[in-house]
Amino acid sequence: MTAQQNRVRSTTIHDVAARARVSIATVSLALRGDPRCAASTVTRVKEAAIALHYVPNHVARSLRRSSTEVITLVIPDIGNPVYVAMSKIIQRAARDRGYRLSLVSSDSERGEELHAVDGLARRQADGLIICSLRPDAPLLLALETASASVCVIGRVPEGANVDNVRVDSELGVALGVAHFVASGRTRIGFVNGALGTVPATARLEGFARALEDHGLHFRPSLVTHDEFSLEGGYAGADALLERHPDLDAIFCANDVMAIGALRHIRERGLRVPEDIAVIGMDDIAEGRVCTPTLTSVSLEAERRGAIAAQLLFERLEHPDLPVRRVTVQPRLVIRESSPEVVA
Amino acid sequence: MTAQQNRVRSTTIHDVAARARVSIATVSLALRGDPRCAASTVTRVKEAAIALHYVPNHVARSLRRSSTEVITLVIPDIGNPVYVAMSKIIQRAARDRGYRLSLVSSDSERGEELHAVDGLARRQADGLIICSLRPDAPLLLALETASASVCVIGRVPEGANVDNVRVDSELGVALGVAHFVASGRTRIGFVNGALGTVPATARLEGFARALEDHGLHFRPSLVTHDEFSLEGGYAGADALLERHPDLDAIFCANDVMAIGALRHIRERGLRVPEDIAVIGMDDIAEGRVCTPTLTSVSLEAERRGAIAAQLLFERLEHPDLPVRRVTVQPRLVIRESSPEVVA
DNA sequence: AGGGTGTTTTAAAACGTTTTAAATCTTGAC
DNA sequence: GTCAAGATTTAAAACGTTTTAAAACACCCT
Repeated sequence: MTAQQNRVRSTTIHDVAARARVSIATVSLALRGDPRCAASTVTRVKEAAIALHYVPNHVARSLRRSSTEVITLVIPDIGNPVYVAMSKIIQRAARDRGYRLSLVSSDSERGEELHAVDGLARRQADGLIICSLRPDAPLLLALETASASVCVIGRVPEGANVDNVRVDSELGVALGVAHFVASGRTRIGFVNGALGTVPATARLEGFARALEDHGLHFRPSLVTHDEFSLEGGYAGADALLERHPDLDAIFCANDVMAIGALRHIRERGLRVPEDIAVIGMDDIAEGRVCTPTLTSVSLEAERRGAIAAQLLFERLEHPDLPVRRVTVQPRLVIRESSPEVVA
Repeated sequence: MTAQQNRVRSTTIHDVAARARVSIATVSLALRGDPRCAASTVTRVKEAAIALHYVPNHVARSLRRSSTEVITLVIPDIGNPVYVAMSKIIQRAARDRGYRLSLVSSDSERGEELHAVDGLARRQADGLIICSLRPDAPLLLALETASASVCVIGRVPEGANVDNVRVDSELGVALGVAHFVASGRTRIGFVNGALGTVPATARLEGFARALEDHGLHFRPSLVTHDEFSLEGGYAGADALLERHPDLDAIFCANDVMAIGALRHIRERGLRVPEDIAVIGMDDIAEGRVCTPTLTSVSLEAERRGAIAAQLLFERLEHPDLPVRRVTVQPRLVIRESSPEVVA
């Protein structure tokens, strides 16, 4: 059982050139199948490369070409299945175009996000897709002045100078509330995500407006704010039901929170959907298998991911394109936690 | 709304040198706080760097130093919370040492795994931690002859020439079976993972032996094999209960499968744990909040991740260390799906 | 033999750093 | 003033590629 291979000067293009009795320029051309290279030399060079186990140094190539063929994706929380689904789509899109994906879970740490943006200036990646819960001024400034292509998933202020794909989440909340009302529920609470995040703000706005639209009175006490997590949903439902034990419906700002809320409701001895109907947002796979299965407003995460990738690669090819903004429509998926039947 | 910033030659160390009226060597030294540099020049250089928004080109630095300060982590499935937990630990360990983590979800595609290993030869990363379900001969060969530090999480053949951290999963299965038996269950089935994977093989081995140890008869029909996924667990439980409707306990090869199995059992109209007790493996967070909460054999994923990082960084510093192997002990966590009470 | 035309090959520059060894400055002692 | 010893700065090489412009070669035609 010996030690692993020693750190030894690895074989370079020069070694291959020497063995094939040819210049390094020729090796470079031959290995990349340049048509200017004679067929006979190509095979000779390739043989030499194989014999020497030559692998091109990607760092050197990146330096020379000033392109890394890597793109970075920053998501808020790798523990949330909706971002995992989004990542998978983007990873595939990247691979199809010959790029590698570098995935960063910011866990809502500002530093991580900014560091990823700096990565562009450091030339560690050719482009960046970022999904941030709090795209505040410093981050936006960094994104707008970034030295390479950027695409933001999620809402950015009007006039922000970056490509952007967003979803009409106010409408999403409205779909859910309308469904509650249609099935006879009118005492509706809202378990919202962390105060101060952009999605939570939009969803709250949508919730208040949706209530009013149905002639229901909106009060702040109908809303709780907590982390966009299982625990956050659990705690939010608890707080809400302490204040309003008579609720017959709860809307949650995402599915992960909704699953936490389901759990709390059950622990309280209440039944879903008989006593309380529940709707989440994101339509994650887990919602299709929890008990009861979860009604959810799909925010089309995969589609947003695919579009973001599309926008990013277009900009990579044409850096001078005007800034673009795409908005996706949400979609209600009804399952057991909020049946259609009118009570 | 104008186009994003044009691709323009970015500012380099030469620009800073010119502005600070000093050589590029001095800039390099000054910015990295080399003590040979006079304090006055350091401030002058730093001012110039800030004024010009200078950011060092990490690719050039990597080329020169032949070290990227990146490590790669390959996991089988980013959709499985246990690997997410593992990733987070390793990401933190990397960051604490000034390294970035490049996360790859192989989704059990051989190509992805090999490509990550090649990344070492291409000098895209300084080290690699890989968690593979099928560490077969070509992959192992690639790992053993890799041109940089490697650590494998999971079992590798005896005598394999790589650092390795593993868990005694046979013992893990035995803990679960013993618990079933102690609470009076003897008709025990096994929902196993994909046939041909190393973990599934080890767990099957452990299951058969554990049954025999308790005087129970092992038959192949007591076992189903399917993907290590929610759907796999669902289908596995279905197949198992078709064959043996009288089972009073099911052991699942991981928690994600166990949650799928729970769902199937419930859909069959059976109660957990009254009719059938269930145990999973991995002790993921979801198991603490599903219904019923899930008894599980913890395989100490976080700890294995931390140890793997430790081993990797040690080898990064001392490439000539002998090969090391660490084995972690599993631990049974009892929850609602298999109560202690004797029936 | 000379010249033109393609086809292949190559020398050399470039990418942006770090590092080494040497050059240049200071300073204080004589 | 000169010198030695530190302290500071710098020129140049190196890292391993790609790319450009020019050189070399081969071939055919007068």
